[in-house]
Amino acid sequence: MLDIQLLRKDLPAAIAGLKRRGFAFDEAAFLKLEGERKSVQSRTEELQGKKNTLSKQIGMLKGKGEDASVAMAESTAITDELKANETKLAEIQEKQSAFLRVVPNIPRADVPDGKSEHDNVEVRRWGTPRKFDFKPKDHVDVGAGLGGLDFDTASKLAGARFSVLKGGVARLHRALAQFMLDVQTREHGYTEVYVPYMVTGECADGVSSLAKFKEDLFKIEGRDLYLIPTSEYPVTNFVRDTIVDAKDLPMKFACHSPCFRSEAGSYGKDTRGMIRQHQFDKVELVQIAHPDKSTEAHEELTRNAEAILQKLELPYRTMLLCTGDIGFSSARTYDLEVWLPGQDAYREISSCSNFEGFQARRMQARFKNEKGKTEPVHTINGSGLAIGRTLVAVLENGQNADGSVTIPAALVPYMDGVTVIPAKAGIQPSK
RNA sequence: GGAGGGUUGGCCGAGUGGUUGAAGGCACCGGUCUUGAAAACCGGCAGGGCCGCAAGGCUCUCGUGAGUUCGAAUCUCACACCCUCCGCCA
Repeated sequence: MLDIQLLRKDLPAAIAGLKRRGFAFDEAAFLKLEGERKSVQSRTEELQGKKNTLSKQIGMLKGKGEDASVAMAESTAITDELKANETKLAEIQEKQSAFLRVVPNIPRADVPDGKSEHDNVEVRRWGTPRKFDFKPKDHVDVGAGLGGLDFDTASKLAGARFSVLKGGVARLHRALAQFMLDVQTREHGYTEVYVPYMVTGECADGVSSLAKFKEDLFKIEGRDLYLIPTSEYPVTNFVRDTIVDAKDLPMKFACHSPCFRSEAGSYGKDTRGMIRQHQFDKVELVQIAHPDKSTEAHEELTRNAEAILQKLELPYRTMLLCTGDIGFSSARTYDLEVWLPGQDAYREISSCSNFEGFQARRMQARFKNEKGKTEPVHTINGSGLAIGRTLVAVLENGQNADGSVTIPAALVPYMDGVTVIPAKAGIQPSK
């Protein structure tokens, strides 16, 4: 949620900022609500004050055993008007809150203008895509060749956009999760956490807009619970409704969890393979930071995610998302894109965002600043990394002419010393 | 599934329908004392909203929502969550 003070103080600037990301802020509606709110609120509080004064008087009079009927009559007289005003005020505040909660964050000034992903800016690139002396296959064929990727069984079990992993590939999947968690906790100072894979609607609305994006989530029937689309949902909500000690900042958490996404609206997109699934695993990095340190924290977290790609020797590039491609809650986002030889393209494998105070205001997550005042914390998160896509990258980048896959050295200890997953005899790649 | 207990400020915990946003303690901050620290003592210290340049003022909030009342942390009802015991299951 945007800071309403900002809207009151400098509405044109906020509108201009939102316009950069293609959001048309309804200024007239906002001003109308604000005007109504002001007058109704002040009248309500005036009446409440009157009532309080009278009640105190009555208390005093009764305490002394005197007659209080005049004050009591006076108090009764304003009851109806008070109630009417209180009801009206609650309605207005409800409307205002609903209005504000679907307004996205304002991109920071240093976010490049743009309409779509094509306008994102490459800020750095690491590694050189390998030259193959044969035509590299995509992960679906590589996985089939290993006898380790089975989409037919998956669809029998749960339909499209699921996968079944077997043998060395399943093991590789597990190894990746362990490896990522170990790097983030041992080398980068994150605390490992395990969390519920469902959260309440309130928590979901704390990190994003439930009203806007609930079609993207799987909901538990008959209950106010949603399967998490990323562990950002539970982990960021650790600090919801709390005032954290400034000296406990930054808080750094790493969480391995499955992620569930309905992928509504992406029909026909990435239908082949395990690039876009209803269920995938991810190691998520979350930082709760002091506002003065959040830019730094965002850079650090992005580097922490990049470290995984480097250790796995996977070429990637870091993109600064443009205003048109940035997520609802984000003020600034880097995407990491890994090189996939099977697609001959860089594909997103991590998204690292600084939400500044946007989520914190939705969640009421605060700390006491130097002046002793409460202030929203800043929240930062990013994938470190998406495990399914990392698996895809390892299979495609590590494939050999004979159909086997070479395991990156950093992963070998996690594979019980296995350096190569051999091709399974007799299994033919799909056409 | 059955029975019972609970939900109060950063934390613990008291609370009679009436000047209670709420005793007391802990934690925290400031001060006195001390060579320094500790202890002791003194003082400060909830959050949200609104108005105000500020100082400050007003208002709301004792799980949530409704109700009774001139007035509710306190009474009534509904709901949520937590805990204990029994049963069942991993």
